[in-house]
Amino acid sequence: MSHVLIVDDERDLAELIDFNLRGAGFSTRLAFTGEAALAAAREQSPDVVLLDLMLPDLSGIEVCRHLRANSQLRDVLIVMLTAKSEEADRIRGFEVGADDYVVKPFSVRELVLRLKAILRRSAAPKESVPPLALGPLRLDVTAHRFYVEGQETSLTALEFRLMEHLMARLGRVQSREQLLEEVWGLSSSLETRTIDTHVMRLRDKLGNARALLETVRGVGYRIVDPTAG
Amino acid sequence: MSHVLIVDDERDLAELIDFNLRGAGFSTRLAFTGEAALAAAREQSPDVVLLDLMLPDLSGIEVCRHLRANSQLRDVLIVMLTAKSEEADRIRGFEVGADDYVVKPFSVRELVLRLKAILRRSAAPKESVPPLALGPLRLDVTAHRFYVEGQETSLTALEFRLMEHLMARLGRVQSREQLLEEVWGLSSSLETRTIDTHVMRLRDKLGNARALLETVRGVGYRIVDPTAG
DNA sequence: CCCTTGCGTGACAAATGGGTGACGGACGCT
DNA sequence: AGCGTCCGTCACCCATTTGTCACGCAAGGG
Repeated sequence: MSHVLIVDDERDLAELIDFNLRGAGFSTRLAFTGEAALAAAREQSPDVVLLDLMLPDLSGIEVCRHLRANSQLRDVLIVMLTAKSEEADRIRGFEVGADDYVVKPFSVRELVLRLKAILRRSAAPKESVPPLALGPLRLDVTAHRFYVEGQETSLTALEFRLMEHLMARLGRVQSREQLLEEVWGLSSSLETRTIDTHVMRLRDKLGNARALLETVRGVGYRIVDPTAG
Repeated sequence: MSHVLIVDDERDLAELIDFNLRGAGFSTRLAFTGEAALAAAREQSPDVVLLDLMLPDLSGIEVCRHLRANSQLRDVLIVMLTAKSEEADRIRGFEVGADDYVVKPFSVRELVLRLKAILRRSAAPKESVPPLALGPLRLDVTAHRFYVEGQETSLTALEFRLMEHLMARLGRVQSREQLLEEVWGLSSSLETRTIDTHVMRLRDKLGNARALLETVRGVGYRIVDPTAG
């Protein structure tokens, strides 16, 4: 998913956040000082910086300013964390360009939701996605429906993701490793055979169109283009 | 877009809001006192008044009362800004007819979202948007009424918002996170199961039409289009 | 033609997600 | 103050989903 740089000098809190964000599927990195934060940000430009206002060396506001001044990092999303609802700090936080603001104490759940919300908003405003159509197959991401030869076919959430991934990469072989990483999220190390099982289940549901989901022995799987020779 | 009159005696905050609302496409005007606010309102009747409760001369509540008493301005939307502690003020704010309130400290994003939401809500009746009708369901946003098979069914405020959100997105799956963010407002962090409970309550009230509110396991909820194949 | 390796498949247990009833706190009304 | 309503949370239970395994077939190389 997205990469989050957590900047807070209270290690306990930082690690708590870290643990929870990882659990929510983010990749993370910690920094306990402003300098370390800037270094880390330069090194692997994160998608979001979670920035505590009170830091031992630079203040969060200064860190913010530095980030905004760096052309590489200008567009990073910044979420400020502050201990109290200190009006003045908050205002300065927005002035230097924080994208959102979370007041401590906050629930981790809320923090995660805010992060996801802010990321979603900054991403493409994809209200609805045109369905992927392909020969007898049609996959409607928005409605989360799947049709084979015009007949709706129910897929589980995982099957749907797998099918979407394959259809979006029409004709290209996807290795097991790729699929594990991109469909499953790689978080849990799975037996590779798991994929085979799910491909089989998907084929069952494809019925007559099962031939479209090809095995490439020793490599992976792909959806073939029915219109191509 | 819409014209907003910002009334707050803390100039820094007022200007911060001003800056951000302009960024969000609103036209704005500032007033730092209650008198100035009333004058500005009379002069160029705004669509929304963002009204701080604590003002040097008149209180926000008095300003509100004056606005409501003026036949020209009676229908202006009023959003109160209150500090968290002033619970009692909040209540009085609604009593005199504020349309929404935002508790300080608020994130500017939240404020903008609230403004847009309230404008959308109020824009609907003027354009005489027909009620959302859908098979046996009819939801009249203007009158805030809901009918199942022609029979009026009372929904709580929250249920109404949830139903409206789902019906307005006919056929599209809405994830729990989306619902939390857009129906609940994500200002408060909620257990995810809260949504399930409310969906269940909604279904109860749908009676025979309960099947129209579908669960998409592992994904979210959607209203099905009864006219679609 | 045989052997090796990769894959398909059916079975199964564990994990997950969601429906539901109950509870209690907060709020608003009288 | 007393009462009813609304809403968030919880615990329990069930159905479905999902990961894993074992078995056997099929493909491909020698």
